[in-house]
Amino acid sequence: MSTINDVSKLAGVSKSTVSNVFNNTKYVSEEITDRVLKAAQELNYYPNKLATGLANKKTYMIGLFLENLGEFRSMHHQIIEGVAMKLNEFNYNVILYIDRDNEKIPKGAKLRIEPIDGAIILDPEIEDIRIKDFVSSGTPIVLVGKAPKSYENLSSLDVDNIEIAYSATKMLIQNGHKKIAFINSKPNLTITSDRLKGYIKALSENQIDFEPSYIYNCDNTIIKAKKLASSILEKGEFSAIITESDVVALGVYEEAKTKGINIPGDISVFALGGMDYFLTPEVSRVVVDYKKLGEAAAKQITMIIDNKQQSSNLILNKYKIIKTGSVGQVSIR
Amino acid sequence: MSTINDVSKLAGVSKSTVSNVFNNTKYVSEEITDRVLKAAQELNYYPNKLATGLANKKTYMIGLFLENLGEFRSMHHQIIEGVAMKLNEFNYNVILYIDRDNEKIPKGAKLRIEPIDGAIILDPEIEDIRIKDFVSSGTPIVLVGKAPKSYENLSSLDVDNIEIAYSATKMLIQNGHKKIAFINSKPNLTITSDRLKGYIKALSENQIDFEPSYIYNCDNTIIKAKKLASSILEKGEFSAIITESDVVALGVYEEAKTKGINIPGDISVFALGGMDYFLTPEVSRVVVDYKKLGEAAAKQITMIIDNKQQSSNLILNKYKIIKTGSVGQVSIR
DNA sequence: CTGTTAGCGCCTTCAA
DNA sequence: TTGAAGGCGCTAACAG
Repeated sequence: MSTINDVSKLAGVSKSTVSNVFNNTKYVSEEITDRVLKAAQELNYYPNKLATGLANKKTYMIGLFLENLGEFRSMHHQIIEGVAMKLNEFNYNVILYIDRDNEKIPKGAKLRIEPIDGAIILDPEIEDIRIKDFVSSGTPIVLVGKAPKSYENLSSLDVDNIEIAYSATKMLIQNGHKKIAFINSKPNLTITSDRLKGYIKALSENQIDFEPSYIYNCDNTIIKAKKLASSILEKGEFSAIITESDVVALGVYEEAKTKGINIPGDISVFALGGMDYFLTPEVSRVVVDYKKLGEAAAKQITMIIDNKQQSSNLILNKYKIIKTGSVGQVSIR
Repeated sequence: MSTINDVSKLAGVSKSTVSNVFNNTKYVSEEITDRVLKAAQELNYYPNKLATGLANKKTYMIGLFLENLGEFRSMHHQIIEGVAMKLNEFNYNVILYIDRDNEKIPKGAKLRIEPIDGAIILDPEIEDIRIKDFVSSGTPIVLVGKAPKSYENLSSLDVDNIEIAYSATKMLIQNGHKKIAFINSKPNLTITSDRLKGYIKALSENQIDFEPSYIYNCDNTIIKAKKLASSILEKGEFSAIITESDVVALGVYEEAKTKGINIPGDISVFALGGMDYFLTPEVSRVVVDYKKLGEAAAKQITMIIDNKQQSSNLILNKYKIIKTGSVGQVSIR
């Protein structure tokens, strides 16, 4: 590993000149520039980022913090991908911190973390230690996912779940459906109540009464989904079902098959998430571009760092409603 | 941000004493230790890793390099997860470098890379610039995936594709299958020839002649898969098909349905990869634990860094053959 | 057992 | 336009 000193000696100039050449920070005559560059090449020299960071108090490193991988794995992965690629583009490095099962940043905590220029935190929690630390140290933060009220002043980024549920419901209504069962996600999650809001909004906009008994909650396992689907299908009063995910939709499909109920002939199905392309008929669904969300987060944090932007709460609408053979038209009679 | 100096002043001791307290590097009396700790707490002090790294020439940062996400997305994601979690456990940080579409580490190249203690490189290529750079700078490397011959001296880690294909084929043979079509991956890939080796090994071990015309190659798209499946199924001479992935299996399923061919009644199907759980009947397949592979890579690189281990070429056998309803028994008559 | 000193590699005034 | 000196925050001899 050669240093700036080696280069300056070989080139017969001073350290600062070498520095200036590499950073374009002051004019250096062409001749000397050449000499420096040649020397650098010969020595395979490149600036040590650590030392630079120390001197500049800027590290070009961003921490990406996540935990509880597993439940929403695919979503997280897409976000990681988006963040990393975008940040690399901006010449920032991404340091990945994945906390195992709820341990959060453990005991050693801060001891482990590099001085980073900024942090992107996924699915922040109320009373999040990580956030507290960064706030107190003045590190810029961007929150991705439902941000707790207590952190409303911080920059955040999320998908518009109200809008998504609204669009899905509306699409069904436009196809003539009025009695729409909704297997929503687990209660008490922000996402769950947001989805419900969207569902209700679409109904009321179309003068359809909201019937609370049409709402179910499911934990995103096939077993629970099948159980719910069974009782919903037995009632026989619905023309469509919205499910919280493709996994739940699968449960509905299987129960329907068992009961000889035809999709979409007897009932239409829409999944609020997932990336399934295996069900037959292919299930209608919403596809959210989480990679884009990650990219937006990356951009956001760099803007804040560069003071080009104040903190803000963005709601992204990067999604697509995909209507396939699982949704039929209800004949009007 | 308070520094070691602030702490030493407040505690009324010298810098080195503070350093010693934080690193357990020399005995410090309990009284002074207490004073230092208290002062540190009051100032919310913690060591600046950058400075430490500069002084120690050890950064506790590992670079994880990948590219061409997309084709094998899920596999990559699992590896990332395994690497990050394991490395975090060992108190190393992971810096993620994702190169967009084949650009590799671009122009700025090394300028962008922090001084890292080691590198984990996924799917290295022949003449890989990244590897060259790290070798020349003496940075420890672990290769994950099929390592080019030119880098045989480096540490590497891979899944045993020969073994996997062998096990799958053997399982089919044990179920009475003898005429087994094999839709392999793209030719000229190491993985493709390895899988073929495993297939052949299982056949010859069971005194079944290898018939080259049973072998097909597919590029892992549904369209191509369907085309191949169509001609394979029309021949009607096979009792089983091995596919390179679940996507290809899906193609086979769909063609079979179209043609009124029953799985597993008329033909059995086995997928050499994928994580599908949607096909009906569920497809028999091999599940590789790529997260474990990532964890192993993480462990490997730390061992090399700590000089606890020389470079080595590991073949992991973390996989499971899952036999489901898509494979039937061939009656002996 | 504790403090002093000299770097680690780089950047940045400030003079020349 | 170029160079010398000091400092970023920390560690590691070496004294005391």
